This record gives sequence, structure tokens and C-alpha cells, in this order.
Amino acid sequence: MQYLETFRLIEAIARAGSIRKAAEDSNITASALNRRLARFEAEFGSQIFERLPRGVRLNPAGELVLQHYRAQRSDLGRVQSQVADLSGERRGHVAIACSQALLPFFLPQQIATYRNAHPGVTFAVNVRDREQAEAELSSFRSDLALVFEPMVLVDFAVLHAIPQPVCALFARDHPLAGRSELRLRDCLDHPHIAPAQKYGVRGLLDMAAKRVGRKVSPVVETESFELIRYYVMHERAVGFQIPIGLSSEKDTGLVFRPISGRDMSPGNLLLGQMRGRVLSVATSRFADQVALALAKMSDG
Amino acid sequence: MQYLETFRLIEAIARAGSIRKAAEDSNITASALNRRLARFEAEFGSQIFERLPRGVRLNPAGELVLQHYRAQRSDLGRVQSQVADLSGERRGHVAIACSQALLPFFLPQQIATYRNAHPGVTFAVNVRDREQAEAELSSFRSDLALVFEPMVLVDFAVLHAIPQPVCALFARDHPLAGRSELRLRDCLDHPHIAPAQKYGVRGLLDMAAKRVGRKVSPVVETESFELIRYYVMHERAVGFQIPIGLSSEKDTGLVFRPISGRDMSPGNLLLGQMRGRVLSVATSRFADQVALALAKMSDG
DNA sequence: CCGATCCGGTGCATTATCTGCACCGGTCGT
DNA sequence: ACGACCGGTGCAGATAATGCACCGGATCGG
Repeated sequence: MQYLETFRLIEAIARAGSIRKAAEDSNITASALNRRLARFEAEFGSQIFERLPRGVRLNPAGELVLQHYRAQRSDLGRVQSQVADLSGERRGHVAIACSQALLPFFLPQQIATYRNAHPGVTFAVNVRDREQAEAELSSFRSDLALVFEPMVLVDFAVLHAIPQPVCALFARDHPLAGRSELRLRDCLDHPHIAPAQKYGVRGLLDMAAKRVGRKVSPVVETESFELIRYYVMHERAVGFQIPIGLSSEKDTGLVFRPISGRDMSPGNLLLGQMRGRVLSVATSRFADQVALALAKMSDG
Repeated sequence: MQYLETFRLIEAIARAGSIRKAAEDSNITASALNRRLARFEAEFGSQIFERLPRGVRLNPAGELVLQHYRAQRSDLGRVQSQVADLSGERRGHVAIACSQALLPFFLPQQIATYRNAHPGVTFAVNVRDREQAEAELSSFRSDLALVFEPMVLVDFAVLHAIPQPVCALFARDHPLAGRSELRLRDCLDHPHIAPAQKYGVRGLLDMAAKRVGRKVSPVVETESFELIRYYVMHERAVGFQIPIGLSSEKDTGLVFRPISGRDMSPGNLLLGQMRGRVLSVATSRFADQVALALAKMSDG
């Protein structure tokens, strides 16, 4: 849309921190950009950037303007999606913020299924930890969030929730593989590899360990869930993850078992959107599909 | 705002029903307007008007676009109001849809009080019956509604409610003026003047009369509450209204008394806004003031 | 049945608006 | 003190919007 150009440029200025840098990024001259900004501020009735010696910075009014722009752009997307829906074909774009655990199996399959039915819909998948996920929704950078144990929940409206027990994973020939019930203390007695503290799985582990007077002391601590899965195949170590990120195929040599409910209660995997926002048709239908898949999974 | 011009023109076309008429109204040539529309439709990706032999008409996509524009314009107003509030002075505009009963005393006083504190805020008062009031909010033509017994309540979010008993009014020397408790049947036995059926007072009267096996058969039926107040001074007749539209001054020669609660329960006067909408600072503060005044009134 | 009328759409010259270039004054880091 | 950036501005050229005249088609009135 042509008429949103000025807002887009304003956003670029805010991001770059200076008119000249933003002008370069946007492939126009600083002069033109400066004038657009000046004209906008005149029409708007107030400055939206404070001028610093080394550049510019959004003032509170500018923050409001930018937020307005993002909301408006999002709503325009919703309108276009609904219009496309009127003519039968479904078009649109869905931006998802999700935890790492959704990457290997769940999301690829869900997206492929949806795109098979509606090839006109495109996707963006943004991997975010549970703290960033809500900010991602608030700033309209993502339409949906699918995260394990998110943190604040003020702008986050829950669409669907399923419990996910923390699972221990290890190689097939690991001593723990024979146990019928897996206790937390047994896992902690072995060398273990755990996610960094910002992740929900780790938070649940730390809490549960503290309750039984133990501590999680991983031999490897990482931000990569993928690394954890591969590492336990190389050292006789115990890893921790939630089942949605793990394959139930038997031929991988990887085994996973939920940790006994006596030691730790399951966390929640939440599907959510920004509170109060109207989603586009494409996004809304995709959310329905995901919710249904999650429900089936926790039933079956 | 310059960039909303195209939307404004689109709204003008929708209102006029033809490009040429809208062009005249907007003081540009039909050619220019035609091109703007064509350009917009091209950018938007879909026609928003269906072309008829005698003009154009919005199609469903156009309805969505126009609704988007109105929401966006309203939100921009909110942003500007908040920005003005940042700099200390409060500016803005408040559009109110209200029942007739609010016109003589309540609203003028409330608006004057608010404008005394904040002269930068302007007002629009749209008199609407209870059926139109909600549509008025949904289409962003009004920010607040203050109506007696509104009808549907799907887009209407109630901010405050006070009960208002239906009152009978008559001249000071009317036979009923001496009664301590006023029964509905006494009123109906006298010649009476009543509002038209679309008004809440009349709805309550009809219901109450039906319950006691009577009928409201007014000698004069009118849409004007003002006429009712003046008419009872000329014929020994009984009028009906809610107290908020009546003066408690003794020197007018007009007397009013609530009809006994045994015959009819009070209706509700509701202050509301469109559901889910964020109001501007000016509107929000004015709503607070009105709610407070209503609360005081029903206490005192 | 047919002309008058109104409609949306289009080619072309004009006008308004925006952009790019060169340059100014000021601040910060070295 | 000097160079590197920064935001802002005057001026000329580029770009986009507008107005005018006109077309083809549909409707309405007689």
C-alpha cells in the first residue's frame, strides 16, 4: 500500500536511530526522508522524534504513532485476507512465534498440511523463547504464538492449551532405558544435558529438583534443543525435552520417557494470540487447525 | 491527515453512490477521483465497488475496507488525543449519541463542566433513538452512547448504568398532584400524552399496562419529549418521562412523580461505548465524569 | 423508437508534489 | 583543532496527480 509508505519510513528511522542511516536502508536520500518526516510531524501536530546530536530517537508520542501504525497494518492484512476469502480462494500470511520444540515435527507438518489445502497462504516462523514470545505478539511481528510455559500473559490470549510432561531422553542402551517408572533423582544421578535457564523445561526441572533437595548440574548446558537430542547419542547422558519435539519412531536409537508425575507436574504448551486483536481469516483457520491437532494429540 | 485522503474520498463515493457526485462534493473532477479509486483498487488487489449503469455501489469487500478506514481514523484520533495529553493540555473531540431525555439538563451541564476544565475538547451531540444508538457506535460515528433501555447490546459495552423510574408529569393543579403514591391505572384514566413506540419509556408503559389488562391510548403521541413537557401545561393531561430529563425546580408549574414500583419496575439508563474499542483520552475522561455524575445522582 | 442525460473510463497537456544534489551549521570523538 | 556525522534547507529536475475533452454504454422520458 502506497499510503503506508510514510509510516514504513518512520519505522525505519526508529529502527536505524538516524535519518541518514534509514535513508540508506530505504534507498532514498536523507533529504527526502527528512522532508517526509517533517511533513508528517507538521500534519500530525507534534514531533515524534527527539533530535539528538548523534541522530534521532522516538519520543513517547512517536511510540504511540508507531504502535498505531502496526495495529493498522495488521488490520489491513486482516481485511485483505477476508476479502480473499470472499472470492473463494484463501490467501494471506501467518507469522508464528514458537518454541524450539515445535520445529522438528509439529510445525512443519501443520504448515504443510495447511498449505496443501491453501497454497495461497504463506508463513513466517520466528523462533523465540517464552519471554520474547509475548512481546512478539504485542508488536504485531507475529500473529500467533505457540510456546511452552510462557512468562507474563498480559497481552497473551490463550486459544488452546495442552499439558506436556518433561521427558528424559537417552540412547536405547542407556541403563535407565529399562526402568518402568522414571524418577527425577535417577536422571540427576547420571550425567545430564539441559537447556539454558530461560527455557520452560529447565525452569520446571530446577523447581522440581529444588523440592527434593537436589540441583540440576548439567555437564552440558545449551540453547539448542537439537544439540541435546544429538548429544545423548554420543555420551551416555540424559537429556530433557517435551514430547512434542520428539519422534516416537523406534529406529532412531533415541528413547524418551516422561519423568514421574510424583516428581514434577507437566508444563503447559500454549497456543495464543494478542489479546483483543482480530485475526485474519488465514491465521484464524490455521489456529483452529493447530488447536485441533493439539487436542487430538493430548487425547490419543 | 493527507494519507487518509483516498479513504475519505472512497467514503464520499459510497455516500454519494456515484463517482461524479462524490467528485462534485469533494471539489475535484470525476476523472481524478476515478483514477484514485482505480489506483486504490489495483493496489488493494480487488474491486471495492460494483459498477452499475447508474453509478457504483460498495461490494462486500468495500464494506470491509470502509469499516477498516473508520476504525483506523478513530484510532488515529485516540493517538492524537493521547499525544495532546502528554503535553499537559487536553485536546480532542467527543461524539455522543444520546436519548432526548439527556438534552435539557444533564448533557449541557456535563459538557459545560468538562469544557470549563478542558477548553481544547470539542463535542458533537447526536440525538438517536435506542435502536440507532448502537449502530452509531459500531460505525464509529459516535464514541459514547447514553441511552435509556437500548435494544440489542452486542457491540454495546456498558460503562455505567443507573435505574430510572418512569415518571408521570402534569400541571401543578392537576387532580393527581395530591396523591401520595401514583398508580399506573390512575394515569391511564386521565387523558395522557405519550412518546412514540420506539422509545424506551413507551415500551415500559405498554408492558406494564398489558400486565394489568389496560392499554396505553394517548390523546397525543409524539417523538418529541419537549412537546410532552409543554403539552401537559396546556391540557389537563398526564405525560410520561424519566426524571433525568425533568427539572426539580418548583417554579415551572410542572410536577412529576414516579409511578409506583408495584405497577412498573424502573428502566435503565446506560452509558456505553463500542465493545473492544480503545477510547481517546478526552472521551475516556468525559465518560468517567458522566459515570460519576450518574452515580451521585442515583445515590443522592 | 430515439434523443437527452447520466454514468464510468481514457488520452493528453498542465500542475502540483516529491526527490536528489549540494551545502550549511552544529556536536562529538580523537 | 580537525574530521566525521548529524539534522536541516534552497533549488532544479523527476515523478505523480489533476483537469479537460471526449468515448462508449445504459437508462429514462416522450
